[in-house]
Amino acid sequence: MSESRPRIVPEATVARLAVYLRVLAGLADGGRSSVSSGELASAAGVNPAGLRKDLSYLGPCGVRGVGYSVAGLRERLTEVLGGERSRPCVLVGIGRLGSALADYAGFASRGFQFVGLLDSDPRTVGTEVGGLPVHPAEELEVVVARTGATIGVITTPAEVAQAVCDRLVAAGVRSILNFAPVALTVPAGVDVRKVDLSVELQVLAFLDQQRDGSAPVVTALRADARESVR
Amino acid sequence: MSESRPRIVPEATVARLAVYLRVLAGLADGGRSSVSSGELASAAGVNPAGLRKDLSYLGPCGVRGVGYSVAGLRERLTEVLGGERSRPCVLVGIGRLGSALADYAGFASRGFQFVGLLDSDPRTVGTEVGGLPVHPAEELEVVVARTGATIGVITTPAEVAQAVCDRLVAAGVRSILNFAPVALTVPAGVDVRKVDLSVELQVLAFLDQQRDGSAPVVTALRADARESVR
DNA sequence: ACGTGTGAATCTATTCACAGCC
DNA sequence: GGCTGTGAATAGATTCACACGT
Repeated sequence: MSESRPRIVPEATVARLAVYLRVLAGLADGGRSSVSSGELASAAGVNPAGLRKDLSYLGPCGVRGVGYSVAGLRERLTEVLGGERSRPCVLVGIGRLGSALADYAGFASRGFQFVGLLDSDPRTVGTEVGGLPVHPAEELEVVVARTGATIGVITTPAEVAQAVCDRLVAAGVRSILNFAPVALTVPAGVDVRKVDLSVELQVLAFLDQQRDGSAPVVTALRADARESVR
Repeated sequence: MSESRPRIVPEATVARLAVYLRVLAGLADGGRSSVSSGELASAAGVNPAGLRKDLSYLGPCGVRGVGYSVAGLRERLTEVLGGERSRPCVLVGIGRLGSALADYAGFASRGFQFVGLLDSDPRTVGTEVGGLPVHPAEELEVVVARTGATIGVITTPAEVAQAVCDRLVAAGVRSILNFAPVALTVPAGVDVRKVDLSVELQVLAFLDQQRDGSAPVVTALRADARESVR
């Protein structure tokens, strides 16, 4: 049961709402009861005006001349991001990166929850990571069916990523987060999001090189994934 | 010594150039000598016209009516992204995520190279990850000085990330990739890029929720980190 | 007076469509 | 004929500036 009028929230805003939620949790722990956009923005590493616009997509949730109620805003963001319940999520490929992600399930950030871990290495299968047992890769379909997972995370080697993806989709998963360095092909209606850690480093290396004096090519350096510099 | 005229390359383009480079490496291994923008684009998961525009920032590098030379384009991209040499890079926090990244150094994608690993856990110090020994955190300044690293990657817990960042900056690091879920404060002239894995999952969960029928808030679903759906 | 909420302006990025060359 | 290279058009995100409520 959500009340306020349904507006359109840009994807870039959704990502920042998750950050605001985390900052608010910290403020609440510190006993704070209200915040201004300026303070919240600086803690989140964004521009205050941008933060206010982000929040405005959820309808008015602050008090003019005063600021935002920490508890109230936190509740509103949780409602919007998490929905009523966390969405069940399976993770395929429990290597180092997969394990790191599984641990994130511990402080289960709102919105998702790992309900199944899968791996093809017999030495990993049967162990526990982040409080969950690792199942053999063959059981992928069974685990997805049993848990009703609609989200899948792929942290396998690149060679098997497409095959895993196909099986996830066939099993009913509709949203995929892909950490393998390949472009996945999926049928329409399935949403794939990609994170490429090595590319992040290469971009940073490129920008670093640019400033080192002898820059062969010049970049437009824009505030993209860049944080506040004060 | 780089020849062609220096243009301005948008950051979003730089990220994709790294992807093209990886795809080209695969094509070269497969014995291919030329590719069309359409084929390359589909393998990279982007729009063909966008790919051509990306490449156009480097000056003409294809042959009209024919396509791109795999070897030639690969060389050009390597030159632009990697500069002449890979940039030295230290990694602080050798937990699961840090180890996963250190392994990436193995197939050292062009542009960067890990030259120092640091951790504060005595059980981790002294071990080897990805072929490199892990040094105690106290030696951070020494390692940065000795290796001449200008890039630092932070994969520590959030609580210590700002302190590590301050030490990196003081030691001379000018570009930082931050995986800790906090907004880092740095002096002007230092570039911080942030990757927040938990936020990626929360965004995916939100989008997934949107399509599940009862959507409390509607999103503008745009082609951002989304891959090709064919 | 203070700080939110938001239209307008700006800047960036993506997509289209076609001219130009092989 | 086919495919690159690119200006023009479109869409998206960020920032500004100020009106509005308390």
